[in-house]
Amino acid sequence: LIYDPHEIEPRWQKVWRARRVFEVETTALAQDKHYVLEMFPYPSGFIHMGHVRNYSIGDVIARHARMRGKRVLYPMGWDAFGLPAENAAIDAGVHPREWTERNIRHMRAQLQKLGYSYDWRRELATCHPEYYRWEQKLFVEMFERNLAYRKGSYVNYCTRCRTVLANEQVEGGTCWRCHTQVEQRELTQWFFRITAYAEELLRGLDALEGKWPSQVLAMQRHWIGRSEGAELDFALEQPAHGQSAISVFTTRPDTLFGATFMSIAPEHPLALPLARAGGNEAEVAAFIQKTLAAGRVARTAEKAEKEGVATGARCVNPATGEKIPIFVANFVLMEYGSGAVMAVPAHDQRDFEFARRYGLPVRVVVQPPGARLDPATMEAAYVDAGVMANSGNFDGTPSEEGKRAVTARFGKPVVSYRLRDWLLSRQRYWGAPIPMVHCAACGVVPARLSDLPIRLPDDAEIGGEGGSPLERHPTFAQTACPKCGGVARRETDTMDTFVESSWYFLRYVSPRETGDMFRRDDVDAWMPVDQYVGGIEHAVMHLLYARFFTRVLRDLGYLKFDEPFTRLLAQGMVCKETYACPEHGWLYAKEAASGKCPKCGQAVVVGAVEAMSKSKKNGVDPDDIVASFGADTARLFVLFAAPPEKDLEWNEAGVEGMHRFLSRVWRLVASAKALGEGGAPSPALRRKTHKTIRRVDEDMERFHFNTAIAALMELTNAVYASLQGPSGPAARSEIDEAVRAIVLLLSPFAPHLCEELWSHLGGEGLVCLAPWPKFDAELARDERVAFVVQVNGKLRGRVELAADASEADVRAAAEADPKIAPYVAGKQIVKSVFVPAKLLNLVAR
RNA sequence: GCCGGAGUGGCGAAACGGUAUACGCGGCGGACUCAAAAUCCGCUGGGGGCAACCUCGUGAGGGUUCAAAUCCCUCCUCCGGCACCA
Repeated sequence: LIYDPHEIEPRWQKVWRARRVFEVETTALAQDKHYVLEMFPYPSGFIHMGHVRNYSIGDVIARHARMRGKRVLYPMGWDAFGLPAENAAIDAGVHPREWTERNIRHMRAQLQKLGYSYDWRRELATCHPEYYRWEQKLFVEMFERNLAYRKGSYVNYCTRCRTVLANEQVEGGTCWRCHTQVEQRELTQWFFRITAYAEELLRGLDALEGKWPSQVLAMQRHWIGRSEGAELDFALEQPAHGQSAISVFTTRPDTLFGATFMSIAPEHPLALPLARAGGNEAEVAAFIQKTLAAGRVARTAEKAEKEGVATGARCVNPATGEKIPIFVANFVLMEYGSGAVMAVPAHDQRDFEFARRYGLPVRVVVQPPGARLDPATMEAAYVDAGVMANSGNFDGTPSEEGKRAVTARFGKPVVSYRLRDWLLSRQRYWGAPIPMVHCAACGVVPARLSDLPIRLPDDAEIGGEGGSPLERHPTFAQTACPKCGGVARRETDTMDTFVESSWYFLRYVSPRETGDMFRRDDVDAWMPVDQYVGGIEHAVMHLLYARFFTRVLRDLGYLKFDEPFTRLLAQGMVCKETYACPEHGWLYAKEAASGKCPKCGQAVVVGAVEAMSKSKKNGVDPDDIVASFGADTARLFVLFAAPPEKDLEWNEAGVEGMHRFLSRVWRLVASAKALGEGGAPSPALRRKTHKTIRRVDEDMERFHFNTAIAALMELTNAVYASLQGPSGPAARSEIDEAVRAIVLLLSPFAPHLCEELWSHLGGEGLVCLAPWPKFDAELARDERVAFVVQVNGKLRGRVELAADASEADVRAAAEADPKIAPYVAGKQIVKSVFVPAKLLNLVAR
């Protein structure tokens, strides 16, 4: 009988489902709970290998925890709002709801074929009003707490997606979805006040040290971007725009005496008024227009020239009393600090370049230790610490100390963050409506809670020009003001889809609750998530937003904890070699198989190993792998080929190897069953069995699934060897013990095969609920050990002795060993280092 | 430029300061077979030697240590993130 996954797998999937083995309920005592969660997928149409890897890792963790006696919450759902659905409507004329639901049906079937142990009763889709109504309620509560607000500002705009974007969704100046260059537009939009939590979100990262990947922590720290500095006011020579001073933020107050001019952002509200007062309005206006038109990307590109125009106005350096010119400069950003910087060319590279270009004075006010800088000959700004000079009373003060002293004398200490508020409104259809009403008399008013959900109408006209689909809808916006009852207009923007993913992990604990976002006792019992698994691409998007929402919900009284995800595992990408034709671009592996481009016959070029993607045509369809090898092989391969956090290179031969291994296990069980009673006792096999259990335990603890599988391969090889020893097979009981251990330990990785083999072995119940095996330390212990003997740190031989042999025993054996003896003969042993049951190092002189 | 990570056989990779290369892939050889596939067994870092064995070897160079792939310093290369953030 041959291993046939196609017969085995659907059969056991049916059994699991019928016996409801993966369904869990909330119980009062939660100490054995384990909440395992994977980042839920966007229902794009098909599962890809990245999903298979992500969910195979999660499933191993969930199944292992279950066998260890934990009550495991392991849910799955759909991040169902988003632009691709809307684009499908435009391209193919399907309604986004229909497109999304069709995709969910297909992808759910794909996941079920892979045998993941989800509690499917908890499945949710964020596009359902039963889901997003709670998000709308939360939005209203955040509005009432001033955590959601509307403001006009320059915002990121993607012309292709025809909507605004949050800063986190701009990657290298391009849209995170379509990678179109992002424009800056001045628009009034909705924001979440995530900056109110900047300090807490930053400090919270310390507690995640060692539990989250250091890379994610570093990325979030950098994204929040805390800088300590000073706020300093520079009085204006002539008041402008009702202001008598310009405020700047600096991290180098110690260089204040060297500020020889000021630079302000083109968007700065004082830019034009100052130019008017300074008599250079026309030139400044033209410069502002040109700079804004160029766009933020061009303006802030790496090699962009620093450019500016003098306003003609001046302000007073508070330290020197000098009147210094005010420039509008392209490199100054309105969003950071106060949009104005004191320019210290001697000690800031940007100011230095600007000063050299426009012939502005350079004054050295910090001298490096043991050197004297001359402004005339400097080729770059000196940005490091030193001793203050040309700074009046402060001369001779170390610059670090000077920071505090100058701040105290001329300004006040200020902490600035790079993090900006989360722009969450979107001018698109397929999202949750923002539950707000615009009333001519009352202003912006939240919808009544009793009116929620504000349903997304099905009959909007998607696509077309001008404004969002909801804005063009004939009736959606028509409403009465919840406050005064007068005629009012609904907000027609929808929410960023990252809003849905910021709390879905909370909804899983009570997915059918109709009275609130979730039940408090469910949340108290299950949250926080014990193990989160997902891609690193969400390091500063989803993972930061979810931490923010958790704190908001805590402050609104819903939750009692700060961090949603106790541990995070960020899995690497699934990659594969690419192929291309010099003329026709990327080719599928099948097209490239002949070595010639099917279109033009030119030789195929083999490219780098890159993440699987549609555009590079190097994807492998999980359906194909399941169809040819079965789900267990697919799962085992993605777990074995690399440790989870590293990128994995797809290798067809490696997949076959995994299938070969599973077949080997299959045949091993058949051979073991066919074995007669009796046989020669083999303590070595027992030892190997118990050692393997111990090794797999350690590997599971650290998520080293690749080495856990390797250990099981070794044990499998050892059982094969013990079946055909020179003195006949080992004792049946010992072989049985080893084989049962293999089936149990392998079951989280290859659950279908192991379920089948477990039943063949007459195992009790289902293997997925069987107790995880325990090793016997006594049986795992080696009786005799080959001690490594080193002389002066070099391996010179091995001596086999009892494992508990003393240092003196090993040394005596070593000195008597013909291979080792010559290295110590005639020398004095000045030191001897002994590691019990392992090694002896003799230092001979 | 700054931050994070990684450089180990032909390839994917292993080794919580202690036998470098486990396990898998590929390759070579053998058994089984009329033959092939499948399967099973063995070998497989470089150099030297008939051999036992010797010697070199974890990106480069230094250091700490009885002992370094592992810890420290300097540098090189690659990957990821951020990037005119004052």
